Amino acid sequence: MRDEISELTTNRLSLYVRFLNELDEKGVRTVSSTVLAGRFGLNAALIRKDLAHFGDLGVRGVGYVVKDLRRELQVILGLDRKLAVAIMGAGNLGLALADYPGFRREGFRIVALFDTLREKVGQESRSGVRIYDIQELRDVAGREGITIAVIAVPAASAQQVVGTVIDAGIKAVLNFSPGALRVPPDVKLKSVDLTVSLESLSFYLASLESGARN
Amino acid sequence: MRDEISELTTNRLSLYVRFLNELDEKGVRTVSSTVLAGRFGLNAALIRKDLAHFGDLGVRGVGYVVKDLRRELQVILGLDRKLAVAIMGAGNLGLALADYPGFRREGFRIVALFDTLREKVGQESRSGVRIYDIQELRDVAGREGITIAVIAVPAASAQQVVGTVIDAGIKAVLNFSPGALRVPPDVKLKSVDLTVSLESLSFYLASLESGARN
DNA sequence: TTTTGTGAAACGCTTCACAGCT
DNA sequence: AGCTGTGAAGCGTTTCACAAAA
Repeated sequence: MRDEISELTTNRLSLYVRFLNELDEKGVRTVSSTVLAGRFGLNAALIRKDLAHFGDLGVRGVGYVVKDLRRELQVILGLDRKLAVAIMGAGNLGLALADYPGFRREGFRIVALFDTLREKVGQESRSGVRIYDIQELRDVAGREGITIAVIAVPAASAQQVVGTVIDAGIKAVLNFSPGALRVPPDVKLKSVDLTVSLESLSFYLASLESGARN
Repeated sequence: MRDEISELTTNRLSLYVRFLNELDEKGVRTVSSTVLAGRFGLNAALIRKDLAHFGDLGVRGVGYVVKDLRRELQVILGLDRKLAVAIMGAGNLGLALADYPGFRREGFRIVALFDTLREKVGQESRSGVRIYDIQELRDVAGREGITIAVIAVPAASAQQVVGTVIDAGIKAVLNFSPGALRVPPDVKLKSVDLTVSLESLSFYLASLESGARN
């Protein structure tokens, strides 16, 4: 088996794919690690290392063939199969994520929203994603082949909802609720903590001021 | 001036503050690095190092005094001043972020939304955040003391909107649009790339399968 | 000549282990 | 006795620098 790829690397691979899509649309044939590096403010050697994990994808003296590299990375990232995604929580955030055009554009299918509120169940998001009762998760997940769940419920119920998700056999979770969720080792959890992000900016502003004093 | 604090450290400080708030509400007086470490699945020495950047905040043999540490970290993170935040883009995501309860709870004031669409300008989000024309940013920012902008506009207009934000004198930007934004060195940009997050889960699922083959 | 792929060096973050307070 | 603060070791990531290939 291929050796372990770090999350830092896979995050960058996503960026490379997006740029390669652009280049391909423009009809660009090949691209060098230097050009990629310039685009993202990274070191060219880092990009070559990222790509070299997956074999000799480049051609010495030429660079990388855009179409080939793009295809290769799509397969590596699993973007060749249109994964089905469920969104847990049909509040403001859940509804916004369900209709977020970026997800569809990159090849994900948002197939369902789940909530507990009776008046929401049966409704649809603006773009037509249906809201189900959270009890139905297992059934809908099986029927639609859902493999990724997004957690967009209040912090207080997040851990319980994750439990339901795991019981439904889903192995990949993107969490937007604050605070640490516990998941078994075979489940991949990725958390986006909106408050932590804002507070990191707050820290920057605060240190501007205290830094200016000395 | 104090030496440079890494972003990894400041992100953890946010988590510590949240937990200290909980402890304080429960009337807990002191807390050790071991307890903090257990809560977040971190090493106790790491927590002591994080805190030691800011002076001798603990008491040997005792731990950290909850109230004092909480106050100290709030000042360090600039959470003692209720920063005013503008949200650029009154689409699904912008409106959801404007009403996101976590921001208010941690002491931020979402004071305005900005958009270019005539029919949106003058309206309000559900929780009553007013939508202004983006032309008005400079005025409103001055009046309300806005120091942080959140970018929730489509990728195509993101770079231009960031330009407007910078022209209005705002020095801290939280970006939700995909793709790299260029900002001058005195502006702090933090990006949350929703697609990259989902694709990192997709990669995990893809490697489960290819890993299972060997 | 150009540009990749890659050991070796450099760097940064985390963990270890223990001296030093209370 | 208990727990912090911290130098040193360990580890993972990035950058350097160059041999190898087209």
